[in-house]
Amino acid sequence: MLSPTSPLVRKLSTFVALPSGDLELLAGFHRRRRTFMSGSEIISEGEKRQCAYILAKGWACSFKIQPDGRRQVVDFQIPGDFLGLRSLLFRTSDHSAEAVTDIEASEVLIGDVLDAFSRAPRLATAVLWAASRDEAMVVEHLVNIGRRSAEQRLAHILLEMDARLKLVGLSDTDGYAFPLTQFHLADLLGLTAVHVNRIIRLLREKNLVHIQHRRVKFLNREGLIALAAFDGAYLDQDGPMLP
Amino acid sequence: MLSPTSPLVRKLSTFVALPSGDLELLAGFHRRRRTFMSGSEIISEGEKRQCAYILAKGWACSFKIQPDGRRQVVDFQIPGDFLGLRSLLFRTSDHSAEAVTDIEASEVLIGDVLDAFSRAPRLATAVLWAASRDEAMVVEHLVNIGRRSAEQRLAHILLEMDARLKLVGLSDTDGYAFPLTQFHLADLLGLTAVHVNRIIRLLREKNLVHIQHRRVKFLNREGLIALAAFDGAYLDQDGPMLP
DNA sequence: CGGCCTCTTGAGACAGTTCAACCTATGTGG
DNA sequence: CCACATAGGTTGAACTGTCTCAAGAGGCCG
Repeated sequence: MLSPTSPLVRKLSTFVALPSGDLELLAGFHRRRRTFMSGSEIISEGEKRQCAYILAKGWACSFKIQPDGRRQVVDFQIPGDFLGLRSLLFRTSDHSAEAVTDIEASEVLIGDVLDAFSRAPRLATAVLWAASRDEAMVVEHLVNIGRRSAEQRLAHILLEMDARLKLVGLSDTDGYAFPLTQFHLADLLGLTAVHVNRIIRLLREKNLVHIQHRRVKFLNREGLIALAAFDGAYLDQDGPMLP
Repeated sequence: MLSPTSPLVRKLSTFVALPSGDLELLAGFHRRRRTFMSGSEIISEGEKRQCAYILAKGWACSFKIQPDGRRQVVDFQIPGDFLGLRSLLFRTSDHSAEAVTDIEASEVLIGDVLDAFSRAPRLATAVLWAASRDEAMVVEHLVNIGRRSAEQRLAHILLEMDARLKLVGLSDTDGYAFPLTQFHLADLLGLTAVHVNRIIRLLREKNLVHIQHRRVKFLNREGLIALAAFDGAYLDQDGPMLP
Protein backbone atom coordinates (compact mmCIF):
# COMPACT_ATOMS: atom_id res chain seq x y z
CA MET A 1 0.00 0.00 0.00
CA LEU A 2 1.17 3.45 -0.91
CA SER A 3 1.87 5.76 1.97
CA PRO A 4 -0.05 9.05 1.72
CA THR A 5 3.21 11.00 1.66
CA SER A 6 4.64 9.23 -1.42
CA PRO A 7 6.37 11.85 -3.57
CA LEU A 8 4.01 11.34 -6.53
CA VAL A 9 0.87 11.69 -4.40
CA ARG A 10 2.38 14.72 -2.73
CA LYS A 11 3.01 16.28 -6.13
CA LEU A 12 -0.38 15.46 -7.71
CA SER A 13 -2.16 16.66 -4.56
CA THR A 14 -0.80 20.13 -5.27
CA PHE A 15 -3.02 20.11 -8.34
CA VAL A 16 -6.26 18.37 -7.32
CA ALA A 17 -7.61 16.63 -4.23
CA LEU A 18 -7.76 12.99 -5.27
CA PRO A 19 -10.52 10.78 -3.78
CA SER A 20 -9.32 7.69 -1.89
CA GLY A 21 -10.37 5.43 -4.76
CA ASP A 22 -8.01 7.26 -7.10
CA LEU A 23 -5.24 7.02 -4.52
CA GLU A 24 -5.65 3.25 -4.36
CA LEU A 25 -5.47 3.05 -8.13
CA LEU A 26 -2.31 5.13 -7.99
CA ALA A 27 -0.92 2.73 -5.40
CA GLY A 28 -1.36 -0.05 -7.93
CA PHE A 29 1.20 1.75 -10.12
CA HIS A 30 3.82 0.84 -7.55
CA ARG A 31 3.46 -2.93 -7.91
CA ARG A 32 6.54 -3.59 -10.03
CA ARG A 33 9.44 -2.09 -8.11
CA ARG A 34 12.83 -1.94 -9.87
CA THR A 35 16.29 -0.78 -8.83
CA PHE A 36 18.98 0.62 -11.15
CA MET A 37 22.64 1.22 -10.46
CA SER A 38 24.11 4.66 -10.90
CA GLY A 39 25.06 5.16 -14.55
CA SER A 40 22.80 2.47 -16.00
CA GLU A 41 20.53 3.23 -18.97
CA ILE A 42 16.82 3.01 -18.17
CA ILE A 43 15.23 4.24 -21.40
CA SER A 44 16.92 3.94 -24.79
CA GLU A 45 16.24 6.27 -27.71
CA GLY A 46 15.05 4.42 -30.81
CA GLU A 47 13.76 1.37 -28.94
CA LYS A 48 10.16 0.34 -29.60
CA ARG A 49 7.36 0.06 -27.06
CA GLN A 50 9.28 0.87 -23.93
CA CYS A 51 7.70 1.12 -20.51
CA ALA A 52 7.79 4.14 -18.20
CA TYR A 53 8.69 4.52 -14.53
CA ILE A 54 7.74 6.53 -11.50
CA LEU A 55 10.90 7.51 -9.69
CA ALA A 56 10.79 6.72 -5.97
CA LYS A 57 14.36 7.33 -4.84
CA GLY A 58 17.47 8.96 -6.31
CA TRP A 59 18.08 11.21 -9.35
CA ALA A 60 17.84 10.31 -13.04
CA CYS A 61 18.39 12.32 -16.20
CA SER A 62 16.77 12.21 -19.63
CA PHE A 63 18.75 13.21 -22.70
CA LYS A 64 19.31 12.95 -26.43
CA ILE A 65 22.62 12.09 -28.08
CA GLN A 66 23.71 13.75 -31.33
CA PRO A 67 25.38 11.80 -34.15
CA ASP A 68 28.67 13.52 -33.26
CA GLY A 69 28.42 12.19 -29.70
CA ARG A 70 27.51 15.47 -28.04
CA ARG A 71 24.64 15.19 -25.66
CA GLN A 72 21.76 17.43 -24.59
CA VAL A 73 20.22 16.75 -21.21
CA VAL A 74 16.51 17.59 -21.30
CA ASP A 75 15.73 17.40 -17.61
CA PHE A 76 16.65 15.73 -14.35
CA GLN A 77 14.12 13.58 -12.54
CA ILE A 78 13.73 13.47 -8.79
CA PRO A 79 11.43 11.33 -6.59
CA GLY A 80 7.79 11.61 -7.68
CA ASP A 81 8.67 12.32 -11.31
CA PHE A 82 7.68 10.25 -14.33
CA LEU A 83 10.52 8.78 -16.33
CA GLY A 84 9.97 8.01 -19.99
CA LEU A 85 6.26 8.84 -20.18
CA ARG A 86 6.73 9.81 -23.83
CA SER A 87 8.41 6.52 -24.68
CA LEU A 88 5.36 4.74 -23.26
CA LEU A 89 3.02 6.48 -25.68
CA PHE A 90 5.27 6.71 -28.75
CA ARG A 91 5.95 4.02 -31.29
CA THR A 92 9.68 4.46 -30.71
CA SER A 93 11.27 6.29 -27.81
CA ASP A 94 12.46 9.78 -28.76
CA HIS A 95 14.96 10.03 -25.90
CA SER A 96 17.14 8.11 -23.47
CA ALA A 97 17.33 8.20 -19.68
CA GLU A 98 19.92 7.05 -17.21
CA ALA A 99 20.37 6.79 -13.46
CA VAL A 100 22.49 9.61 -12.01
CA THR A 101 22.57 7.93 -8.58
CA ASP A 102 21.42 4.46 -7.59
CA ILE A 103 17.66 4.64 -7.98
CA GLU A 104 14.41 2.89 -7.12
CA ALA A 105 11.48 3.17 -9.49
CA SER A 106 8.12 1.56 -10.28
CA GLU A 107 7.48 0.22 -13.76
CA VAL A 108 4.34 1.51 -15.53
CA LEU A 109 2.88 -0.20 -18.60
CA ILE A 110 0.59 1.33 -21.20
CA GLY A 111 -2.20 -0.96 -20.02
CA ASP A 112 -1.99 0.47 -16.50
CA VAL A 113 -2.53 3.94 -17.90
CA LEU A 114 -5.47 3.04 -20.14
CA ASP A 115 -7.07 1.13 -17.27
CA ALA A 116 -6.55 3.92 -14.73
CA PHE A 117 -7.88 6.58 -17.11
CA SER A 118 -11.09 4.68 -17.75
CA ARG A 119 -11.68 4.10 -14.05
CA ALA A 120 -10.56 7.50 -12.71
CA PRO A 121 -10.95 10.44 -15.11
CA ARG A 122 -9.83 12.83 -12.38
CA LEU A 123 -6.54 10.95 -12.26
CA ALA A 124 -6.25 11.30 -16.04
CA THR A 125 -6.43 15.07 -15.65
CA ALA A 126 -3.86 14.96 -12.86
CA VAL A 127 -1.47 12.95 -15.05
CA LEU A 128 -2.03 15.39 -17.94
CA TRP A 129 -1.20 18.18 -15.49
CA ALA A 130 2.01 16.44 -14.40
CA ALA A 131 3.01 15.91 -18.04
CA SER A 132 2.24 19.58 -18.78
CA ARG A 133 4.38 20.62 -15.81
CA ASP A 134 7.24 18.53 -17.21
CA GLU A 135 6.77 20.31 -20.51
CA ALA A 136 6.77 23.70 -18.76
CA MET A 137 10.15 22.80 -17.27
CA VAL A 138 11.55 21.86 -20.67
CA VAL A 139 10.22 25.16 -22.02
CA GLU A 140 12.02 27.01 -19.26
CA HIS A 141 15.23 25.14 -20.10
CA LEU A 142 14.73 26.25 -23.69
CA VAL A 143 14.47 29.88 -22.58
CA ASN A 144 17.51 29.28 -20.41
CA ILE A 145 19.70 28.17 -23.29
CA GLY A 146 18.18 30.44 -25.89
CA ARG A 147 18.06 33.75 -24.13
CA ARG A 148 20.10 33.74 -20.91
CA SER A 149 23.82 34.10 -20.16
CA ALA A 150 25.78 31.16 -18.77
CA GLU A 151 25.71 32.74 -15.32
CA GLN A 152 21.92 33.17 -15.40
CA ARG A 153 21.41 29.65 -16.71
CA LEU A 154 23.25 28.07 -13.83
CA ALA A 155 21.55 30.27 -11.23
CA HIS A 156 18.17 29.44 -12.76
CA ILE A 157 18.54 25.68 -12.70
CA LEU A 158 19.80 25.73 -9.09
CA LEU A 159 16.69 27.65 -8.06
CA GLU A 160 14.39 25.38 -10.09
CA MET A 161 15.79 22.24 -8.49
CA ASP A 162 15.39 23.84 -5.07
CA ALA A 163 11.69 24.53 -5.65
CA ARG A 164 11.10 21.05 -7.07
CA LEU A 165 12.92 19.32 -4.24
CA LYS A 166 10.99 21.36 -1.68
CA LEU A 167 7.70 20.09 -3.10
CA VAL A 168 8.70 16.51 -2.27
CA GLY A 169 10.45 17.41 0.99
CA LEU A 170 14.05 16.97 -0.14
CA SER A 171 15.38 20.50 0.33
CA ASP A 172 16.56 22.15 3.57
CA THR A 173 16.44 25.84 4.35
CA ASP A 174 20.01 26.55 3.23
CA GLY A 175 20.34 24.16 0.29
CA TYR A 176 20.10 20.54 -0.83
CA ALA A 177 22.00 17.35 -1.64
CA PHE A 178 23.16 17.59 -5.23
CA PRO A 179 24.53 14.51 -7.05
CA LEU A 180 25.20 16.12 -10.46
CA THR A 181 28.66 16.52 -11.96
CA GLN A 182 29.76 19.58 -13.91
CA PHE A 183 29.37 17.44 -17.04
CA HIS A 184 25.69 16.88 -16.23
CA LEU A 185 25.19 20.62 -15.77
CA ALA A 186 27.06 21.44 -18.97
CA ASP A 187 24.87 19.05 -20.97
CA LEU A 188 21.71 20.55 -19.52
CA LEU A 189 22.79 24.17 -19.95
CA GLY A 190 24.18 23.81 -23.48
CA LEU A 191 27.70 24.70 -22.31
CA THR A 192 31.02 22.89 -21.89
CA ALA A 193 32.08 21.46 -18.54
CA VAL A 194 35.07 23.80 -18.57
CA HIS A 195 32.85 26.83 -18.82
CA VAL A 196 30.44 25.54 -16.17
CA ASN A 197 33.43 25.25 -13.86
CA ARG A 198 34.34 28.90 -14.43
CA ILE A 199 30.76 30.01 -13.80
CA ILE A 200 30.54 28.01 -10.59
CA ARG A 201 33.66 29.80 -9.40
CA LEU A 202 32.13 33.14 -10.41
CA LEU A 203 28.97 32.54 -8.39
CA ARG A 204 31.07 31.41 -5.45
CA GLU A 205 33.25 34.53 -5.64
CA LYS A 206 30.13 36.69 -5.72
CA ASN A 207 29.01 34.93 -2.52
CA LEU A 208 25.76 33.77 -4.11
CA VAL A 209 25.98 29.94 -3.95
CA HIS A 210 28.46 27.23 -3.13
CA ILE A 211 28.37 24.01 -5.15
CA GLN A 212 30.73 21.71 -3.33
CA HIS A 213 30.92 18.21 -1.93
CA ARG A 214 27.73 17.11 -3.69
CA ARG A 215 25.73 19.90 -2.06
CA VAL A 216 24.19 23.18 -3.15
CA LYS A 217 24.32 25.81 -0.43
CA PHE A 218 22.64 29.17 -0.93
CA LEU A 219 24.45 32.17 0.52
CA ASN A 220 22.30 34.89 -1.02
CA ARG A 221 19.08 33.55 -2.44
CA GLU A 222 17.62 36.98 -3.22
CA GLY A 223 20.71 37.88 -5.20
CA LEU A 224 20.47 34.67 -7.20
CA ILE A 225 16.77 35.17 -7.93
CA ALA A 226 17.49 38.68 -9.18
CA LEU A 227 20.44 37.50 -11.28
CA ALA A 228 18.47 34.72 -12.97
CA ALA A 229 15.20 36.67 -13.10
CA PHE A 230 13.68 33.53 -11.61
CA ASP A 231 9.90 33.24 -11.43
CA GLY A 232 8.70 29.82 -10.33
CA ALA A 233 5.15 30.25 -11.67
CA TYR A 234 5.86 27.70 -14.41
CA LEU A 235 6.17 24.98 -11.76
CA ASP A 236 2.51 25.65 -10.84
CA GLN A 237 3.08 24.45 -7.30
CA ASP A 238 1.99 27.49 -5.28
CA GLY A 239 -1.44 28.86 -4.55
CA PRO A 240 -4.92 27.33 -4.22
CA MET A 241 -5.76 23.96 -5.76
CA LEU A 242 -8.07 23.36 -8.68
CA PRO A 243 -11.66 23.19 -7.36
CA MET B 1 -20.63 18.43 -37.15
CA LEU B 2 -16.90 17.95 -37.54
CA SER B 3 -15.77 16.75 -40.93
CA PRO B 4 -13.72 13.57 -40.73
CA THR B 5 -10.74 15.33 -42.30
CA SER B 6 -10.50 18.10 -39.68
CA PRO B 7 -6.79 18.63 -38.94
CA LEU B 8 -7.12 17.58 -35.28
CA VAL B 9 -8.95 14.36 -36.12
CA ARG B 10 -6.42 13.65 -38.82
CA LYS B 11 -3.60 14.10 -36.32
CA LEU B 12 -5.12 12.08 -33.48
CA SER B 13 -6.05 9.30 -35.91
CA THR B 14 -2.35 8.77 -36.52
CA PHE B 15 -2.15 7.60 -32.93
CA VAL B 16 -5.35 5.61 -32.28
CA ALA B 17 -8.50 4.73 -34.17
CA LEU B 18 -11.21 6.71 -32.39
CA PRO B 19 -14.74 5.25 -32.25
CA SER B 20 -17.49 7.45 -33.71
CA GLY B 21 -18.74 8.36 -30.24
CA ASP B 22 -15.36 9.87 -29.41
CA LEU B 23 -15.35 11.74 -32.70
CA GLU B 24 -18.71 13.32 -31.88
CA LEU B 25 -17.38 14.39 -28.49
CA LEU B 26 -14.39 15.91 -30.24
CA ALA B 27 -16.75 17.74 -32.60
CA GLY B 28 -18.29 19.36 -29.52
CA PHE B 29 -14.92 21.01 -28.90
CA HIS B 30 -15.50 23.10 -32.00
CA ARG B 31 -18.65 24.82 -30.72
CA ARG B 32 -17.12 28.17 -29.82
CA ARG B 33 -15.38 29.39 -32.95
CA ARG B 34 -13.14 32.49 -32.67
CA THR B 35 -11.10 34.52 -35.12
CA PHE B 36 -7.95 36.53 -34.33
CA MET B 37 -6.15 39.10 -36.45
CA SER B 38 -2.52 38.62 -37.35
CA GLY B 39 -0.35 39.93 -34.50
CA SER B 40 -2.99 39.78 -31.78
CA GLU B 41 -2.23 38.15 -28.43
CA ILE B 42 -4.29 35.03 -27.71
CA ILE B 43 -2.74 33.76 -24.47
CA SER B 44 -0.99 36.03 -21.96
CA GLU B 45 1.72 34.90 -19.58
CA GLY B 46 0.84 35.54 -15.95
CA GLU B 47 -2.92 35.63 -16.51
CA LYS B 48 -5.06 33.33 -14.35
CA ARG B 49 -7.41 30.62 -15.54
CA GLN B 50 -7.09 31.12 -19.26
CA CYS B 51 -8.82 28.96 -21.80
CA ALA B 52 -7.17 26.96 -24.57
CA TYR B 53 -7.81 26.73 -28.31
CA ILE B 54 -7.69 24.25 -31.12
CA LEU B 55 -6.21 25.96 -34.15
CA ALA B 56 -8.28 25.47 -37.30
CA LYS B 57 -6.70 27.85 -39.79
CA GLY B 58 -3.47 29.90 -39.95
CA TRP B 59 -0.25 29.90 -37.93
CA ALA B 60 0.28 30.95 -34.30
CA CYS B 61 3.33 31.05 -32.08
CA SER B 62 3.85 30.50 -28.35
CA PHE B 63 6.65 32.28 -26.55
CA LYS B 64 8.05 33.70 -23.34
CA ILE B 65 9.36 37.22 -22.89
CA GLN B 66 12.40 37.97 -20.73
CA PRO B 67 12.55 40.97 -18.37
CA ASP B 68 15.04 42.60 -20.77
CA GLY B 69 12.50 42.32 -23.59
CA ARG B 70 14.22 39.52 -25.48
CA ARG B 71 11.88 36.78 -26.50
CA GLN B 72 12.12 33.01 -26.87
CA VAL B 73 9.65 31.33 -29.20
CA VAL B 74 8.82 27.86 -27.93
CA ASP B 75 6.96 26.51 -30.93
CA PHE B 76 4.76 27.45 -33.84
CA GLN B 77 1.23 26.08 -34.07
CA ILE B 78 -0.43 25.01 -37.30
CA PRO B 79 -3.98 23.75 -37.96
CA GLY B 80 -4.87 20.83 -35.70
CA ASP B 81 -2.56 21.96 -32.89
CA PHE B 82 -3.57 22.88 -29.34
CA LEU B 83 -2.87 26.42 -28.28
CA GLY B 84 -2.34 27.12 -24.59
CA LEU B 85 -3.19 23.68 -23.23
CA ARG B 86 -0.83 24.35 -20.31
CA SER B 87 -2.51 27.64 -19.47
CA LEU B 88 -5.80 25.74 -19.25
CA LEU B 89 -4.44 23.41 -16.56
CA PHE B 90 -2.17 25.81 -14.67
CA ARG B 91 -3.15 28.32 -12.04
CA THR B 92 -1.45 31.04 -14.06
CA SER B 93 -0.33 30.79 -17.66
CA ASP B 94 3.41 30.17 -18.00
CA HIS B 95 3.62 31.49 -21.56
CA SER B 96 2.03 33.77 -24.15
CA ALA B 97 0.80 33.07 -27.66
CA GLU B 98 0.02 35.28 -30.61
CA ALA B 99 -1.39 34.97 -34.10
CA VAL B 100 1.28 34.96 -36.82
CA THR B 101 -1.33 35.16 -39.57
CA ASP B 102 -5.06 35.80 -39.28
CA ILE B 103 -6.36 32.66 -37.58
CA GLU B 104 -9.49 30.71 -36.77
CA ALA B 105 -9.63 28.64 -33.60
CA SER B 106 -12.09 26.88 -31.28
CA GLU B 107 -12.16 27.79 -27.63
CA VAL B 108 -11.78 24.91 -25.13
CA LEU B 109 -12.66 25.24 -21.44
CA ILE B 110 -11.39 23.12 -18.58
CA GLY B 111 -14.92 21.75 -18.11
CA ASP B 112 -14.94 20.42 -21.68
CA VAL B 113 -11.77 18.47 -20.96
CA LEU B 114 -12.93 16.99 -17.65
CA ASP B 115 -16.24 16.05 -19.23
CA ALA B 116 -14.69 14.48 -22.32
CA PHE B 117 -12.15 12.52 -20.26
CA SER B 118 -14.84 10.97 -18.07
CA ARG B 119 -16.93 9.99 -21.07
CA ALA B 120 -14.15 8.86 -23.43
CA PRO B 121 -11.00 7.53 -21.76
CA ARG B 122 -9.55 6.64 -25.15
CA LEU B 123 -9.77 10.29 -26.08
CA ALA B 124 -7.95 11.16 -22.85
CA THR B 125 -5.06 8.97 -23.96
CA ALA B 126 -5.09 10.56 -27.42
CA VAL B 127 -4.94 14.05 -25.89
CA LEU B 128 -2.09 12.93 -23.60
CA TRP B 129 -0.35 11.65 -26.72
CA ALA B 130 -0.82 14.97 -28.52
CA ALA B 131 0.51 16.85 -25.48
CA SER B 132 3.49 14.49 -25.35
CA ARG B 133 4.15 15.07 -29.03
CA ASP B 134 4.14 18.82 -28.38
CA GLU B 135 6.65 18.22 -25.60
CA ALA B 136 8.81 16.10 -27.92
CA MET B 137 8.94 19.03 -30.33
CA VAL B 138 10.01 21.41 -27.58
CA VAL B 139 12.68 18.88 -26.57
CA GLU B 140 13.95 18.82 -30.14
CA HIS B 141 14.05 22.63 -30.18
CA LEU B 142 16.10 22.41 -26.98
CA VAL B 143 18.58 20.05 -28.67
CA ASN B 144 18.56 22.42 -31.62
CA ILE B 145 19.64 25.43 -29.59
CA GLY B 146 21.84 23.56 -27.17
CA ARG B 147 23.88 21.35 -29.45
CA ARG B 148 23.52 22.34 -33.10
CA SER B 149 25.12 25.07 -35.23
CA ALA B 150 23.01 27.92 -36.57
CA GLU B 151 23.02 26.28 -40.01
CA GLN B 152 21.79 22.95 -38.63
CA ARG B 153 19.15 24.65 -36.49
CA LEU B 154 17.55 26.36 -39.43
CA ALA B 155 17.68 23.26 -41.62
CA HIS B 156 16.13 21.23 -38.82
CA ILE B 157 13.15 23.48 -38.20
CA LEU B 158 12.40 23.71 -41.93
CA LEU B 159 12.28 19.92 -42.12
CA GLU B 160 10.19 19.64 -38.96
CA MET B 161 7.58 22.08 -40.24
CA ASP B 162 7.48 20.18 -43.53
CA ALA B 163 6.69 16.90 -41.77
CA ARG B 164 4.09 18.52 -39.52
CA LEU B 165 2.37 20.31 -42.38
CA LYS B 166 2.31 17.09 -44.40
CA LEU B 167 0.39 15.35 -41.63
CA VAL B 168 -2.46 17.86 -41.97
CA GLY B 169 -2.19 18.13 -45.75
CA LEU B 170 -0.60 21.57 -45.98
CA SER B 171 2.70 20.74 -47.67
CA ASP B 172 3.36 20.16 -51.39
CA THR B 173 6.07 17.98 -52.84
CA ASP B 174 8.59 20.80 -53.31
CA GLY B 175 7.85 22.96 -50.27
CA TYR B 176 5.16 24.87 -48.38
CA ALA B 177 3.63 28.29 -47.66
CA PHE B 178 5.65 29.90 -44.90
CA PRO B 179 4.37 33.02 -43.10
CA LEU B 180 7.24 33.48 -40.61
CA THR B 181 9.60 36.47 -40.65
CA GLN B 182 13.32 36.18 -39.95
CA PHE B 183 12.57 37.64 -36.52
CA HIS B 184 10.24 34.72 -35.76
CA LEU B 185 12.93 32.26 -36.81
CA ALA B 186 15.59 34.07 -34.78
CA ASP B 187 13.43 33.95 -31.65
CA LEU B 188 12.79 30.23 -32.11
CA LEU B 189 16.40 29.35 -32.89
CA GLY B 190 18.01 31.42 -30.16
CA LEU B 191 19.80 33.63 -32.69
CA THR B 192 19.53 37.22 -33.91
CA ALA B 193 17.57 38.11 -37.03
CA VAL B 194 20.79 39.38 -38.61
CA HIS B 195 22.45 36.02 -38.21
CA VAL B 196 19.39 34.14 -39.45
CA ASN B 197 19.56 36.25 -42.57
CA ARG B 198 23.17 35.23 -43.19
CA ILE B 199 22.34 31.55 -42.65
CA ILE B 200 19.38 31.73 -45.05
CA ARG B 201 21.76 33.11 -47.65
CA LEU B 202 24.26 30.34 -46.90
CA LEU B 203 21.66 27.60 -47.43
CA ARG B 204 20.53 29.28 -50.62
CA GLU B 205 24.09 29.52 -51.93
CA LYS B 206 24.60 25.83 -51.17
CA ASN B 207 21.48 25.12 -53.26
CA LEU B 208 19.72 23.39 -50.38
CA VAL B 209 16.60 25.53 -49.78
CA HIS B 210 15.10 28.80 -50.85
CA ILE B 211 13.15 30.84 -48.30
CA GLN B 212 11.57 33.60 -50.32
CA HIS B 213 8.25 35.30 -50.90
CA ARG B 214 6.61 33.59 -47.89
CA ARG B 215 7.47 30.13 -49.22
CA VAL B 216 9.95 27.40 -48.38
CA LYS B 217 11.16 25.54 -51.45
CA PHE B 218 13.40 22.51 -51.08
CA LEU B 219 16.12 22.14 -53.72
CA ASN B 220 18.04 19.28 -52.14
CA ARG B 221 16.10 17.63 -49.38
CA GLU B 222 18.61 14.79 -48.86
CA GLY B 223 21.40 17.30 -48.42
CA LEU B 224 19.38 19.23 -45.83
CA ILE B 225 18.50 16.06 -43.91
CA ALA B 226 22.16 15.09 -43.80
CA LEU B 227 23.23 18.58 -42.74
CA ALA B 228 20.72 18.77 -39.89
CA ALA B 229 21.00 15.07 -38.97
CA PHE B 230 17.20 15.13 -39.08
CA ASP B 231 15.29 12.12 -37.78
CA GLY B 232 11.55 12.67 -37.57
CA ALA B 233 10.89 9.80 -35.13
CA TYR B 234 10.10 12.31 -32.36
CA LEU B 235 7.01 13.41 -34.29
CA ASP B 236 5.68 9.85 -33.92
CA GLN B 237 3.60 10.16 -37.07
CA ASP B 238 4.92 7.25 -39.14
CA GLY B 239 4.33 3.54 -38.82
CA PRO B 240 1.47 1.39 -37.52
CA MET B 241 -1.09 2.78 -35.06
CA LEU B 242 -1.47 1.81 -31.44
CA PRO B 243 -3.58 -1.38 -31.28
C1' DC C 1 3.85 59.72 -51.88
C1' DG C 2 5.66 58.71 -47.43
C1' DG C 3 6.09 55.54 -43.68
C1' DC C 4 6.99 51.27 -41.86
C1' DC C 5 8.07 46.60 -41.78
C1' DT C 6 11.26 43.20 -43.48
C1' DC C 7 15.38 41.99 -45.45
C1' DT C 8 20.48 42.71 -46.48
C1' DT C 9 25.38 43.53 -45.79
C1' DG C 10 29.73 45.16 -43.32
C1' DA C 11 33.07 45.67 -39.42
C1' DG C 12 34.42 45.16 -34.82
C1' DA C 13 33.57 43.03 -30.22
C1' DC C 14 32.97 39.27 -26.99
C1' DA C 15 30.96 35.10 -24.72
C1' DG C 16 31.92 30.68 -24.78
C1' DT C 17 34.85 26.82 -27.04
C1' DT C 18 38.87 24.03 -27.67
C1' DC C 19 42.90 21.91 -26.36
C1' DA C 20 46.05 20.92 -23.03
C1' DA C 21 48.01 20.43 -18.59
C1' DC C 22 47.62 19.51 -13.88
C1' DC C 23 45.37 18.76 -9.46
C1' DT C 24 42.45 16.26 -5.94
C1' DA C 25 39.40 13.02 -4.12
C1' DT C 26 37.80 8.37 -3.83
C1' DG C 27 37.88 3.67 -4.35
C1' DT C 28 40.35 -0.87 -5.41
C1' DG C 29 43.48 -4.67 -5.50
C1' DG C 30 47.68 -6.40 -3.75
C1' DC D 1 47.47 0.28 4.37
C1' DC D 2 49.93 1.65 0.59
C1' DA D 3 50.11 2.05 -4.72
C1' DC D 4 47.77 3.03 -8.23
C1' DA D 5 43.81 3.99 -11.33
C1' DT D 6 40.16 6.78 -12.46
C1' DA D 7 36.53 10.20 -12.40
C1' DG D 8 35.84 14.72 -11.44
C1' DG D 9 37.40 19.33 -10.90
C1' DT D 10 40.61 23.60 -11.99
C1' DT D 11 43.15 26.84 -14.68
C1' DG D 12 45.49 29.13 -18.88
C1' DA D 13 45.80 30.72 -23.76
C1' DA D 14 44.33 30.94 -28.34
C1' DC D 15 40.44 30.66 -31.33
C1' DT D 16 35.71 31.27 -33.42
C1' DG D 17 30.65 31.56 -33.99
C1' DT D 18 27.49 34.68 -33.07
C1' DC D 19 26.24 39.38 -31.49
C1' DT D 20 26.06 44.38 -31.79
C1' DC D 21 25.75 48.46 -33.96
C1' DA D 22 25.13 50.75 -38.08
C1' DA D 23 23.51 51.96 -42.54
C1' DG D 24 20.88 51.12 -46.52
C1' DA D 25 17.58 48.74 -49.91
C1' DG D 26 13.17 46.69 -51.27
C1' DG D 27 8.35 46.29 -51.01
C1' DC D 28 3.61 46.98 -49.36
C1' DC D 29 -0.27 49.84 -47.53
C1' DG D 30 -2.77 53.80 -46.28
